[in-house]
Parts: sequence; structure tokens; C-alpha cells
Amino acid sequence: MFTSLIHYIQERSSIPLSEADISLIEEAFIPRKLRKRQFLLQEGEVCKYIAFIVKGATRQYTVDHKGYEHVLNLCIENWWTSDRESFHKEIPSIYNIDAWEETELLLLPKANGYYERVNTIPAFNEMRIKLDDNQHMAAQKRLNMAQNYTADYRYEELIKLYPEFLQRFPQHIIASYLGITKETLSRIRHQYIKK
Amino acid sequence: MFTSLIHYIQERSSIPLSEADISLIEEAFIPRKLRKRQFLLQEGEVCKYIAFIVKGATRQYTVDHKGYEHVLNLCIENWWTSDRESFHKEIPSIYNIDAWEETELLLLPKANGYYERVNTIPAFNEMRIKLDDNQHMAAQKRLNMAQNYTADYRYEELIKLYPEFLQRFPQHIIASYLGITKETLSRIRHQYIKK
DNA sequence: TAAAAGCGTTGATGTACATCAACGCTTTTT
DNA sequence: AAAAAGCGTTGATGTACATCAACGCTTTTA
Repeated sequence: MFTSLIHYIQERSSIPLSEADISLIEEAFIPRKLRKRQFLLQEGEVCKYIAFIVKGATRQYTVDHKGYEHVLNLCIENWWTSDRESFHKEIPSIYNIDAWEETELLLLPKANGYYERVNTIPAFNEMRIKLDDNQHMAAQKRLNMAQNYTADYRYEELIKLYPEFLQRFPQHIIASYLGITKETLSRIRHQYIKK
Repeated sequence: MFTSLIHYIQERSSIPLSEADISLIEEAFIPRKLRKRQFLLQEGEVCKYIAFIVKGATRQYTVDHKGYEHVLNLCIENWWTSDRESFHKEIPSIYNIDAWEETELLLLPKANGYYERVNTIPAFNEMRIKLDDNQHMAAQKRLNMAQNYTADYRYEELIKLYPEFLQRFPQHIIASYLGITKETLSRIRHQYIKK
């Protein structure tokens, strides 16, 4: 269970993890399993954990006033998911996060100062800073894509960047992630296959 | 010059700044003035600073293959601007940042470990973490808006959130920031005024 | 002080997408 | 075993926006 997290940290850091670091990680993170459609976080709740995905797949989405879901993020193995703002400020979240597959998570809780303590581990902290940068950059890029590029182009970029998503999520979810309808995605794919 | 930065930090942190902290800040940050259209960062360069805006206004944008500018961010007094990814990874930036008004900045350099040292100031570090959260949240929200809401709605939200922008930037820049053309913005405003 | 550039507006036209509706296939629920 | 729900496709229609073009006003440049 913990080996994939330990491995993940070590791959992304120049600093090795000590025995004590590993013990702290094993103490701090809580293993949890979710079945499909089970929530990690629901709108209105305060986000109490930062979750590392050991196995499975999750969605993060909002529900608008008409009841439509808008997918903001899709996550699979070796990704992190949470609502950062809700977590840090301890305010109710506007997002839902649920499992799309049977999913195994490692939860880093805010409670008991575990988040703070884990961040004192140099290797973890280094990894976290890089992760923040990457997520920030990815968010900028997606905004730019959403505002300035066509749906076809965004789909092609998705195929290049995250081909796994197409195997793991149904088309209507991919469509929502891309900010288009399932009908439009269906037509784009139709054209795309011909090329 | 430094007073507004000191003030900014103290307002956003529960921890006071010591005399030594203030000295370090005054040593680390470099004052700089930019005239209108002068660059803080150009595409292809590595971003060497994180800039605090004391006075003035800046734009961050990309230029696409057709030569069109796409505005990603607009910043005014008491905001920060930089390309985080380029700064941390020391890779060439894909963004341009320039001054839209005569602008006074305080630059925190990566060189000589100043960025690291300033981050050891508890008050600064606390502020920086909050800032990261807010920016992350803002990016998520803008993505959601761009993908799922109409141009009118986005414009109204902009008015609510950053009414100053309308006074500080011309309409074609606001339009680009909103991801629409200046013509569309002009028409939206026309309707909007009637209401 | 003339020319050029920057800025905003308006109209005509074009297009990338959404919406609505119907259908067939598969999977899940009862 | 039947019913329902989930999923993807296709066609007809509608619409929110972009594009292109022309014009007037203001500010900057020469």
C-alpha cells in the first residue's frame, strides 16, 4: 500500500527518505477504499484530506444550478486529489470528488498536524513544491486552451497528454472535462478516426 | 517603496515580522521601474524574479502562431506576477509579461538564494502559502467559467470581482482576458448598460 | 501640424458549437 | 427475465460567438 507512495516521492525528489521519514508517512497517511460513485468530498463539506491515489480513478466536478455536472479534473494512479482551498482555509467546498472506479487512496489528514509534520520531511516538501508548480502550470495551460483553441485541438492535445484517460473514463465524462457536450465529442471522434 | 510590501505581508499573516526579517526583505528585493510596454519577462527567457507590484499594472500573455496575443493575467498594485514554472525549473518561459502603465516593482531574485532565504521568514512563508491557494482556486474558477458560462456572465463576474480592471485596461485587453473579441465585448457592454 | 497608430463601435456574414429528439446497444437493477 | 439506466451515435435546428470590413474619435509619433 505505502510502497507506491514512497516510490512516488523518491522518484520526484533529490533528497532520500530516512527510516524516520518513512515511519512518519506510514503513521500519517490513512488507507481508504472507495467503491464506484462513492464520495471522497461532497459540496458543502470541508475537505479534511489530501488524497494520493494508489489505484483507481476519481473525478472532481461542480454541479450547476440546472443540475449539470462540470468535470474539472480527472485523476488516476499516482495523482493527488483534494480541494486545496477548502483544506487550507477550512471552509466548505464547492466541489465534489468521487471515485469512478474502485479506488484505493492514502489520505493525508489535516487533523493532528499530520499535514504540517509530513511537510517537514525534506523529500516530501521538495516533491510538493514541484507538484504545486506543475499543477499551476497545467491550470494556466488548460485555461488558455479552453479560451483560445477549438474543441478538436483540445481533444488531440488530450490524446497526446493523457491517452490513458480515454480507456478509463466514458466519453461523456471526457467531453465534460474538455468543456463540450458528448454529442460534439462523438462527432469530433468520428472525423478524427478518418484521418 | 518597501513599506507597501511590508504592510502587505503583515496584513496577510498572523505572525509579526521581526527587525531582522525586514532587513532581509530590504536586502533581497530589488526595486525596478518599467515604462509602458517594457518587458519584465519575454517568451524564451528564463524567469529570474518574482515581482511584487508596488504601483502600476502589468499583463501576462502568450502570442499564438498567428501573432495574436492571448491575455492570461492582469495584475495591479499589491499583486504578484511571474512565471512560476520557469522560475522554479529554470526553463524558458512561454509567456510575456509587460507593463501596461508606468510600473514600480519589487523583484525577488532566485539568484544568491534570496528566494529561499525570504521563504524562511515565517510571516512571508505563511503569506506565500495562502497566496498559492488563492491563485490555485482562482485558476480553477476561471477554467470553470471559461468552459461553462457565457461571455455576458463572465463579464458580469469580472465587474463584481475586479471592477478596477475596467478603469485600468482598455477594452480589447479586457476582452482578451475574458477570452472573447473586442467586438463581442463592445456588444455585451452595450446590452449591459441598458439594464 | 500632418500622419499614423490605437481604440471602440456597428453591421453583415459565417461557423463552431449546443440543444433537442430519437434510436440501438450494453450493463445494471429488480 | 423484464425493466431501467447508462452510454454513444446521428440528424435537424438554433445560437453565441468570431470574422471581416468600414468608420469616427483620440492619442502618439514624426
